[in-house]
Amino acid sequence: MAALPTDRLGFLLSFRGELTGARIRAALGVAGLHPRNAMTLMQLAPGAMSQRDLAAAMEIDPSQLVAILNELEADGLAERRRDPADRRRHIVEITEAGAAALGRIDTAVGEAERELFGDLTEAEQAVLRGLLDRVVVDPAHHECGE
Amino acid sequence: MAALPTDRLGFLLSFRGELTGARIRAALGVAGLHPRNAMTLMQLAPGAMSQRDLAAAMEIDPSQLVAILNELEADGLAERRRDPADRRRHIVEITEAGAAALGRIDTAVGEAERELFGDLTEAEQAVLRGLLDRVVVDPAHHECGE
DNA sequence: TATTGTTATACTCTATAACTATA
DNA sequence: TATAGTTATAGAGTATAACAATA
Repeated sequence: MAALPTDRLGFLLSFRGELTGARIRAALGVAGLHPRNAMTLMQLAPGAMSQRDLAAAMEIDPSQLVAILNELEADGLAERRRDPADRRRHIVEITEAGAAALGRIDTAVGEAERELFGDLTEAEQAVLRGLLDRVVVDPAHHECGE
Repeated sequence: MAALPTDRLGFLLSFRGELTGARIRAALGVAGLHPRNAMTLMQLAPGAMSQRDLAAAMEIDPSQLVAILNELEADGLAERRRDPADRRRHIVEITEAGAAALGRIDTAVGEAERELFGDLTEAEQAVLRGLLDRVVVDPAHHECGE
């Protein structure tokens, strides 16, 4: 759904955010990656971590991560290996092919951003970033929170 | 999913947009309305229209509108009546209770916006609005488009 | 034959609980 | 007994096609 009262700043931000997300997801698709798989790779970029920590970092349920990692492993982009120190744990790591995919992701997202924000100067983009950073994030009012 | 590279303006806008949308949906829920039902009422605010035109305005498939209008009618917030000029058509109209609900929606959304944008001055909110308006909307790159 | 609204179906996403293997 | 990962199941949301009534 879309197309409504953009005279409301909240709706405007919500709709433009959704549009931007859709544009980025499309770019990731062109780069050959399912959006959530790409997000997972990005999260793994800094270094290996346990499956549980990865799920926590992505703010998703550990059970949802299973299918994602199955796909990434099937595509040779990431690998799971047992933690010798605690054999219940899986250490998740990016492969060489995964690092290459990260490069393609970066290029595709950069291209999408150039299209989305091409009408703004660098200075204006910085202002937009600064204002967005000051939109209040109040966990107490999250949709699923209590 | 959330929590990722907000050093990318595209991701920042996408995530803040999603958060804002979630906050608004929560407000609509408090006002007693399912988000899509509230959106439908808002779309109907200017005046009655046919079910088909309503679906087109909301950019959803006509078949999805059926359940929404069933709920709105069950709650007494909107009414369908046959168009005498073309008995295939349904004219959809807001009821008095629906107008009252619109008032509650407006209050709830206003409250949510005060929380979300409370750290920004009126002038800054205007700047944010102006910048968001210039983010490129390119239908050719829509997720589901060809 | 084309159009309006409706129903039915399937597919994705997500949320939850139960299960296993290790600790 | 508690924890990490997995599996299974159910629910919401959405997209598509087939259908009945009317034009």
